[in-house]
Amino acid sequence: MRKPTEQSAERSVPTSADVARLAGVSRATVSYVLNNAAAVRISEPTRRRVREAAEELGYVPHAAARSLRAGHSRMVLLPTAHVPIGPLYSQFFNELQWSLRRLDYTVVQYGSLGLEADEAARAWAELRPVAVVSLGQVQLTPQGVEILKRSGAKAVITLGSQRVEGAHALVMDQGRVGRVATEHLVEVGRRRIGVVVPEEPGLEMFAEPRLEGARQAVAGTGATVVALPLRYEEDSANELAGRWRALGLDAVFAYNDEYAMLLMRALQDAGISVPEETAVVGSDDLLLGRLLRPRLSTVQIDMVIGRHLAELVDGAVRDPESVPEARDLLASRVVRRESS
Amino acid sequence: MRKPTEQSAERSVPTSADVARLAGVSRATVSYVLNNAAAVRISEPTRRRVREAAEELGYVPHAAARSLRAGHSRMVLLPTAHVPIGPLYSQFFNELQWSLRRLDYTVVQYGSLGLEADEAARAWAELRPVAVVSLGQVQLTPQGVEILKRSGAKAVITLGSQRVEGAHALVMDQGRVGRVATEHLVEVGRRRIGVVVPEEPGLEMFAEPRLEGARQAVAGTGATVVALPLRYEEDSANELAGRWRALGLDAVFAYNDEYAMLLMRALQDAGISVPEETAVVGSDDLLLGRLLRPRLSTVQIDMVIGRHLAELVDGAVRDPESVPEARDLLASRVVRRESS
DNA sequence: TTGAAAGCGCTACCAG
DNA sequence: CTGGTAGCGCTTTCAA
Repeated sequence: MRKPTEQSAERSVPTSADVARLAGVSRATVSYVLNNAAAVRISEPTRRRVREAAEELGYVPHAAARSLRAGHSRMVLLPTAHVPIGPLYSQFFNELQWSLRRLDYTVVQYGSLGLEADEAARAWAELRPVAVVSLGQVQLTPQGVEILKRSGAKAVITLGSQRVEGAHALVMDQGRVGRVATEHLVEVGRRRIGVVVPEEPGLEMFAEPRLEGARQAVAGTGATVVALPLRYEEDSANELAGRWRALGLDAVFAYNDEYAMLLMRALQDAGISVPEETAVVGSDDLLLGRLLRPRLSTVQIDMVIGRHLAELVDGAVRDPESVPEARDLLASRVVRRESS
Repeated sequence: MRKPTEQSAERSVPTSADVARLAGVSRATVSYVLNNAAAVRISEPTRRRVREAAEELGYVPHAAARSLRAGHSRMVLLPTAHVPIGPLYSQFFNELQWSLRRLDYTVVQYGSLGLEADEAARAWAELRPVAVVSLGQVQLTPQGVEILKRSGAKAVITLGSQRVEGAHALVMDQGRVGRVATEHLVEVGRRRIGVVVPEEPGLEMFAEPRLEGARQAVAGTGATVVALPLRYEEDSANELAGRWRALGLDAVFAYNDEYAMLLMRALQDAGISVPEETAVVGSDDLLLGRLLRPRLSTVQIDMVIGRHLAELVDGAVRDPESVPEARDLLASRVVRRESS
């Protein structure tokens, strides 16, 4: 029906005034029609003319102008740095975004790699988001939270394991992952337990609490924990496997399934039998771990449901006081297979 | 130095007028100082007063107001739907974002899962991005491109393998991945070649061109290609392995390393020897693939450098005509290990 | 060297 | 039922 307008030429972008002019009405009327304003009754013919004019011009409202006028936006900002790997996060992320959009928020991820904490907070604040949900990839400081709140953010929610003053903390207790894994190893009779600490940047926020959780798990049991720095490379794993017997370990919680697979292979190549000589436990319950021989024991993590979090965000936006301060969002349990 | 202002209370967000008032100057002066306006000389004492006032109030400029006034933004919008899987994308993404920020763009990922093509384009257009870089997760239509351009986007760049009218296409030739894998299999003497097509949503845009590339590779060689739908689940793989001999295949390009690992295990469990009876090739050159026995052959993909793409985006923004229309951004080559 | 004021696109109040 | 208009926060021209 639309005739191909040959004038893709650099025409300026249409505004509601253009629509009004074309439809022969005022800008106010255009606004009413396009926003389905309930408080005002516009005749059907007028509505049609307005809609047609908007369509004709390819009119799209200007979000900045709108939220400037409104005095608030419905943008939820998710800072990201290192794109988190693994299906766990992917699914969580998708769910969260989808659910927030259903609640009529605009979800925007802000790539913040390489920004310092407060610098980042300021950059986010410029966009005047109504809420910021930090997955813990970019460290937030109390000052950063203050900046965001001062700039109008109703809710600043951190999902990391570290609590930040002023922010709503929805604690994902990573420590728990390390704890249950280690408890399991102690239960099956292991005493000298290694805990892999990845050397890759961006993982400290998970790795440190997991190590700490492992330490808690052995407290009073007589078992001991040894931190094992490891890069996600064959060389690094082989090097570690090479001095394994010197370390005198009989079990290892390998951070996650991927590191576990890497390390397990290196151990086997070094002639160390799994699980007889050394038990191995990963986490995340990846499909690939089930394919190994021996099958990899793992910690299954129930990530918080995205929808649930979306509702929490919405609640916090509507009434910042309404959100419970801390809340554990990670249920973790060991799935014992053959490697432990 | 700053005394802890106890009044975190719901004070309205500070504007440049507040800063001006506190500093005892006009709003204009504030703007000059904070933007380091070169055209105007402001006395050093005044500058200090302004800066201190801004600091004191925790003033952060309002991006919407600014770009409304300026008539343009420096926002680059990256639509995302399914978070891309694998380290390949992660690294690319991070590089791109980092490089664009260095060029003074604000990079924003817009979660678009579940939005229809034109609906999505309209949503993006509301933000008036200066450029849109689509990684092909959300299908763009010519109309969508038109909407974006009309709303002021200087550059609409697609990285998918499908070309979209009106957009700058930076083709990532996924077909090539399938082609080199299949050529390799033909070279080593295989004739009946299966090509895994994942059934998971969001992967069609990679899977289809790869299958097509495989078809091209066998043309005229006497070898044949069979599409093999597969879900990323053990059951699905076992089911496929169960009818493997009936299919009469002597090789398979398994989409990527993860699917390859899954399928290879299922084949081995079904008593089909790799590579003797069936050769297996994946892609992405994951570390985990090297840990298998037999070691997994794979297609190594050199993803375009993020920095390179960032410069292309910048070029397109400055002069939309300057960008070469199509350009191949995927160099792929087979890494032969033991599974083929 | 600084200030006054216009205006970006939009919505909501108030008149007609 | 529709139109005029003020004003959101910011930058920039023009005057002082």
